[in-house]
Amino acid sequence: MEEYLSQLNESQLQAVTYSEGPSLVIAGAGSGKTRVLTYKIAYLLHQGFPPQSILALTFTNKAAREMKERIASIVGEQQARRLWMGTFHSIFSRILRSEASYLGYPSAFTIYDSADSKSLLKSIMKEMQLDDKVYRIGTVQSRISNAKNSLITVKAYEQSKELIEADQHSKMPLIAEIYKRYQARCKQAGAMDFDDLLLQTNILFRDFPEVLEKYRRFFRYILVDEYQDTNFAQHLIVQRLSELHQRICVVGDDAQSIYSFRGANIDNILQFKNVYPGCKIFKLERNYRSTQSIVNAANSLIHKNKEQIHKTVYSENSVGEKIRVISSYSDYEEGYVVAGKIAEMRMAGTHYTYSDFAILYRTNAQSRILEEALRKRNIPYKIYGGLSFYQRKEIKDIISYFRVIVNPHDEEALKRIINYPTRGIGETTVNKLIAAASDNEVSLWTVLQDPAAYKLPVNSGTANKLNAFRELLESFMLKNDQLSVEELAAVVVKETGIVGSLFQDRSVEGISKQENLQELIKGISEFAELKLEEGAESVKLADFLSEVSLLTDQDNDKNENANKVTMMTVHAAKGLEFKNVIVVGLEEDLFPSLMAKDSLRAIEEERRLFYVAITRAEENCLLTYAKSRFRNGQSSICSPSRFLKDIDAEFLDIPSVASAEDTFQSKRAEYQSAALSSFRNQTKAEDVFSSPVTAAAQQRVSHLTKINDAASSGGNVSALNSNLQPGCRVRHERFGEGEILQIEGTDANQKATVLFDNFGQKQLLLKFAKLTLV
DNA sequence: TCGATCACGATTTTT
DNA sequence: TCGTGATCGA
Repeated sequence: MEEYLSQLNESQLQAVTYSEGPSLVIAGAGSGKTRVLTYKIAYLLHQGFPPQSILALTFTNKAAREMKERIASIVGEQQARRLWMGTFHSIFSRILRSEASYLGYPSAFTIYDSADSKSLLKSIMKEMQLDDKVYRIGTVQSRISNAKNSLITVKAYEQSKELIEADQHSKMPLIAEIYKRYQARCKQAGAMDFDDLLLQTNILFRDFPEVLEKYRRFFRYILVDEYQDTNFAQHLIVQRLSELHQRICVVGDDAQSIYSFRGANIDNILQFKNVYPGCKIFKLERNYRSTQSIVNAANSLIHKNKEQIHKTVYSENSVGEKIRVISSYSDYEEGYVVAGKIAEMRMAGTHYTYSDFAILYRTNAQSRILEEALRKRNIPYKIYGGLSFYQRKEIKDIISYFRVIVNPHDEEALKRIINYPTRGIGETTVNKLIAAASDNEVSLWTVLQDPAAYKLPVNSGTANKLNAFRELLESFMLKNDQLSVEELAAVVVKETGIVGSLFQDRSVEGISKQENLQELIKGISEFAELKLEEGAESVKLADFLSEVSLLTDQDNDKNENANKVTMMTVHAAKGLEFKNVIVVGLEEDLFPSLMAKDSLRAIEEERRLFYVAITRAEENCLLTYAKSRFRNGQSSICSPSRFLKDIDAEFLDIPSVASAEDTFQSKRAEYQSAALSSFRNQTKAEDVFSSPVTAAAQQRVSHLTKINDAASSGGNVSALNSNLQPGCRVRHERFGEGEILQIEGTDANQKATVLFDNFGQKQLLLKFAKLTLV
């Protein structure tokens, strides 16, 4: 143990070895937070705490798994396995399952993901005949979610003047009613949504002191990672569990709080010392990850925020390169520049491999164009995020069968499969089923079991179809007891006819669906194998489902260490590090997001998000922005992000146009072919920039003017172009700047040969090409 | 009830 | 641009 402790610096050591009372560890970016947490757990084990008495809560499955592995390497697999370590959601769903009877839920309750709850909300709103343009589904969902995260139950919501008034003010007075029905339907379906996992845990601990008492005694030490991202529900669970013994250690960095949209409350960490009087505060301020330039640049940025715990993050690594800022004319060009930079940096005699690079963006939508650019340059990449494997249609459909087998009252799953594959049970029948079920306050499945008793108004043909469907499901349920999970899965896909219908489809998508299906079955048997290895006596379908619903894409990553460039949102990058980080799309209304515009708090969160992005970098950080970008199907003009001005200029490096030209000179041929294909997609809008980009110009918001669509003012175009001559420098919306080499032809057929800085030589018909003189 | 076609609308981040 | 939702005809 001593040997391990000697690897820690002074403040890390203090944080690790203090276990007498509550403690708060403020861990700056890259300060060895995970190391402190893992060593602290190892230390506690060494002190004699049995592993099962330690509760360690993380934010993502990935973080939990990695920490577990690191602890295992210190104290051994046997001990590490018995720790209670996982995400809030997974740990408390586990507890809820074993205590479900207290709350009137089945222990095999379903977990509704946000798509499920959205769909349920939609159907409730339809039944209430609410206009979905007034009651925007996303707004309704987040309203209810926020209420739950603040532990406001349906009753409390109805009684809250404030909330009711706010709803009336926003023309949605019936949110309380939606919430009420939603909750009732979830209960009826034996389902909890993500927020319920925390809310119901709180209800459990509030209403059943003996249960709380049991877990209080059970968990003798509690650790929480990423505490700045906890919401009120999470905070209160932790507080309740630690109230008596006060052995709690939370780790976090207020500068990295980026989840307030999900109810995370930065006050939890800011107020920690008031909630736990006598708590010790440790600050980890030495950054081991990044160069001084990066740390200093990030510091200068984050200091622009008002709300924060004071700390001085510093680095004793080398000074390193300044942060480079690169501008492009369009999002297309941004893609090529990024791809080019990666290729260049990899070739530059350095030791970099593709996996040393990460491209980070604000929104998933930005990934497409970057993906295309990397592909054209044959740069291998992997994209995180987007829709996960388990959210794909074909996978969700099959999982829905499993869900119904385990919990037939699961309304959302039942609705998905009742007519998949099509068996002649259409929307009308389903609506009748729903109506009958809610009139009698039972689940759809209950109605299905005895349609006559609930006066389901269907003709005999439909009744037969429903009956056949019910019998099919019942046969599966019977087999669930006899067969292993993977055997059952095979039976389901075969007997429902899913296999048959999927394998007829020879289209590209059809084949990919088949592959996904096989992947799923393989995943199930691997899961079963793993559980048996871990000593489980038998593996039930319910076991698989309970894990799957909390799994995300990043969790089933197979080729983790493949040599590929990583692409992900900034949110997804939290907690990770890369030698080289490229943050793209640094434009107003994108980063910071348009949504954040009118609130200081929101802007500060965006700034923290940017801080997170920069501090992922170990050696080099590159920031790019485009001056025009495709949004909503048309190109729009963008100005550079205000955040660029928030970084002290001394840490920034803005290359001149000329050096950019050198960079790409040798690669022109490739750019040419790339440019050719993007030429096909050329847009109509023409952007004109007032002045060449200089460092100074980049420091302020550039003044951009827009000229009318050239197609609708064709006459003007030739007039505009008549003074174009060889030798002129021109600018093109997509290809950026270049020099005219040659002009040939007359009038409508006039052609210009232009050598673009970043896209090589191109011939353009002046009739279409909207060129402007620089 | 189902499939195809068309129009429209919306776009932040995720356990 | 893309995907979803509504509408229509069979």
